[in-house]
Amino acid sequence: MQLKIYNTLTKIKEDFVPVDSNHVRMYTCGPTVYNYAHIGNARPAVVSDLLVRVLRFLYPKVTYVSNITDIDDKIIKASDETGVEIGVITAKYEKIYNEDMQSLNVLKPDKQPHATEHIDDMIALIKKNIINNKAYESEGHVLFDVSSYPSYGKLSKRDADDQIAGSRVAVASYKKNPGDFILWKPSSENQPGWDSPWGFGRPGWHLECSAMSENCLGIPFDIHGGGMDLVFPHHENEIAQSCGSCNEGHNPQAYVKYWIHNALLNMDGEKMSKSLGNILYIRDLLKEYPGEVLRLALLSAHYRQPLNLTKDVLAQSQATLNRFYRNLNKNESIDSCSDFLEYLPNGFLESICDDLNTSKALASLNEISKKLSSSSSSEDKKKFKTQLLACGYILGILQEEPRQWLGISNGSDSADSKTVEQLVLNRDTARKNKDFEKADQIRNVLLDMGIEIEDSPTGTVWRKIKK
RNA sequence: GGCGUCGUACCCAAGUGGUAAGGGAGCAGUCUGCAAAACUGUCAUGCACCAGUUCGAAUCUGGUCGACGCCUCCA
Repeated sequence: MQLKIYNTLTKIKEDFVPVDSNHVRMYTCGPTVYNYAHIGNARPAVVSDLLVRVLRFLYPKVTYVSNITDIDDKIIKASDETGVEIGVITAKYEKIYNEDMQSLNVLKPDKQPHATEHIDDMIALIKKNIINNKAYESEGHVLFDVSSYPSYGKLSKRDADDQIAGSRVAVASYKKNPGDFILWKPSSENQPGWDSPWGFGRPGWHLECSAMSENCLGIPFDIHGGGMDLVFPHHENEIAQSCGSCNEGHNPQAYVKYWIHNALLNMDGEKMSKSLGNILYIRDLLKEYPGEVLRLALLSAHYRQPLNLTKDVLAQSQATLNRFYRNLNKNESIDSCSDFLEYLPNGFLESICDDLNTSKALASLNEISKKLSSSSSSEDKKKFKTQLLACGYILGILQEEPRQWLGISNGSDSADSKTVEQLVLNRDTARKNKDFEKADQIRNVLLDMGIEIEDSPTGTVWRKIKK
């Protein structure tokens, strides 16, 4: 199956043709670790994770790299404000980020490099840019000279000159051109820094991704991902400095072949941002919803469409997953095939290979789920259950034990369970005696305890529900 | 000022030239003591509006209106 992805660089949906079809290489910008991860941070991670799962299905070897940025002015600021050491802050929030991603079923990247471990690579990258006349030193800073790179602006479709008129930034005195950006800047005594040919200082904020992606993957590599807001200036600058380091003036694909960018998350139609104070942290959402619900909500719209994250959307995702899990639970006794990925149905694959059309893929899941519940032969049931689990795996959902997801008792012998079991038995007795008033009364008691019951031909099952 | 995205039913959301996927909610029904679940049926002669191109337009072109993003830290 041919994977197609929309390439921000060319502005069209393209057939994905890897540089080396025996080894696909991908990089996605990871977090700057100075605060809790919010749900917006999760979108690129989830989308990249989905793409990686698809690539792993299609190609023999995939290396996926996503970084941790642990040196940055935002972190310095957070440290100044709280008095907490930088290393303590970054270690804390990196751990939290990874835990949160795990709860969203995001598989860990093959490599998760830290910016502070690649300062040497960054210095080497700057040196190459200076040698190639792409960068210059000025007042202790090293800047990239955008006028030296003819393809500057190709990714974001921007012309530097056109932007100056409306620019809201004062041009620093040490810049030759207003669009020049910092590769290295001086640090004061009490700021973090490293010795370099240009004095004690620290890297500019685009450099780490160029250095780490090249170090971990080599260039050119196949896919670079991130949020739409990174297209300019972050990714534009990455291309400039990486191409500058190998003295490639015209072809941005000397660095990366395909650029993919996810649209941003909205809250009530407005972007999620600190200044608007409408940030939803993953930590907080996880108190109310399983991570899988958050993941499905993020995948319910196409990744290049803005997504308005509302209670409604989350409730719908919850309902969808409940329905699938109930269906799986009903067919618990049916074994699925262990090599389940071999059973991915074509319709699903086509949708997902069409620039990750998750909405359409979800329609396939519904179809399969329907077939599973309506088929009568165990052979068919096995086939459709396997398909459902296989599609679920690619999407990163449906891998939990259905009974556990639904909160159905396993006959565990906790005191609580015993009470419930006894009440259920009492109700069944009442029902047999046609004492429906008593039966309903017991049901209400159970409901107050947060227990929902379902009568079925094979007996009554109960499960814990959220109050 | 420059660049760009979007507007599809009550809600979410695919579809980008061949006559509107899917899900949720609602309604009707089957089943059930009831409930829940499941299943079946129903739910946009129309895709912001206007004009044009075409045998044919949600889809292409031009315009209008509306919402939003980037150019400044951001995923």
